[in-house]
Amino acid sequence: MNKNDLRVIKTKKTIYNSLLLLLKTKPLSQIKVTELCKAAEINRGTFYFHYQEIGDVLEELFGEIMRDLEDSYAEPFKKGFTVHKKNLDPDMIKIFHHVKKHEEFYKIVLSEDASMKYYYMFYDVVCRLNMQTKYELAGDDFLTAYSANAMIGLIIKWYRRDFNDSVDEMNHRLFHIVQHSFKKV
Amino acid sequence: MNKNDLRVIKTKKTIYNSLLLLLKTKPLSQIKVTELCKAAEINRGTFYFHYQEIGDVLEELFGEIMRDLEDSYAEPFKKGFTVHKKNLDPDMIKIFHHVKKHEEFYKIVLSEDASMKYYYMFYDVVCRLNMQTKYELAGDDFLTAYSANAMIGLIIKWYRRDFNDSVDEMNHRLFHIVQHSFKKV
DNA sequence: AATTTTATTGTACAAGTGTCCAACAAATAT
DNA sequence: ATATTTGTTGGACACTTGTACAATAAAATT
Repeated sequence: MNKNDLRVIKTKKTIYNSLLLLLKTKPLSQIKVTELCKAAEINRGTFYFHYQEIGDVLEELFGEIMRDLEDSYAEPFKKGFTVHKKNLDPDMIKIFHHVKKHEEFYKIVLSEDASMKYYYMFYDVVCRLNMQTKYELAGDDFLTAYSANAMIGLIIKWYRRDFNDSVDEMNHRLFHIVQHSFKKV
Repeated sequence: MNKNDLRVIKTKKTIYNSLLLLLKTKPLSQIKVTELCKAAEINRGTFYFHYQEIGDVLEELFGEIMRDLEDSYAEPFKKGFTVHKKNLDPDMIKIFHHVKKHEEFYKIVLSEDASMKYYYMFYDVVCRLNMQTKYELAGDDFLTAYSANAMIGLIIKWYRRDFNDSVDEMNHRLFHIVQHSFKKV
């Protein structure tokens, strides 16, 4: 299977689009392969030529999102977004921006009926970025896991409030928490 | 459906046993209803009379585990386990004990192909226990989410090392992390 | 002990799954 | 332009799914 073949590109594109459309109407677990193929106007055999199950399509799509997250850390911090409060960590702010930008995706991937697979994809990227960014984590796998998942804990809470909080509010919450944990010794 | 009916009790028991047996041979996602029913020697219709899908059985079982976790916090700390290092939080130690005790279960529930449903069950209990135990979290949902998920981050790391660390080691790691975060201001 | 209630069974059905293969069509390579 | 490669199609297959219903057996109730 050559992913540069025009036929493959076209087929995958229509699968992506159709899946995203279906996901607006029902949860991932309720979408049938037959249904997706009918929507995408492709043969069922073609689907199985590329994927094993519908989750694999989402995995591919979410992989793109993960790449976007890593890219956002590679770039210098966007000038458009100014950090109002001093001591706010611009590295942490990036992730809130990213999640808000892909809100619809995270609603799918963090839903109760999603697979842990996507959580681990996210978790692994956050771990890696944290490790690269914060020198004090270097080498300590457990400390990295601890702090990365703490961050995701905030995002889970955010998700459960349907992302009804601005990026700025999330930033300040994080700032408050970090301050808080330092204050009480 | 009367859960006290002897027939129901017996049926569910054999379903539990058969599922746990099958889970030793293959991941949850690969177990078919037909297969489980054949193993449990019950009619497929009987299964659907009690559950919608195989995941519901695991949810019921994991619910028991969650009750055990909550119970372990209700009890006074077991005398058999002595806290060697001073400043080690006995409340935190309880959770490591609990996870180690139900190691096989957590291996299933934290696996890549498991559903986020179980993660949230765990997350919710850890949040609640944290909130009840640590007065400084009271009221602050985000701080609770942050610290509960951080804890789970450690457990995920532990899981990924196949739980090849003693409860004591995990305790000391947590102690080290908390110290660490206080040190650098 | 007799009666009522209800969980379980067996069967049937439409629909979805996962796989296979020959025929086709649309891409790439010569 | 022609030849070759290969992704796509449609049909077929055994199997699983989810649901429905009447008959049965094993509980609970009186």
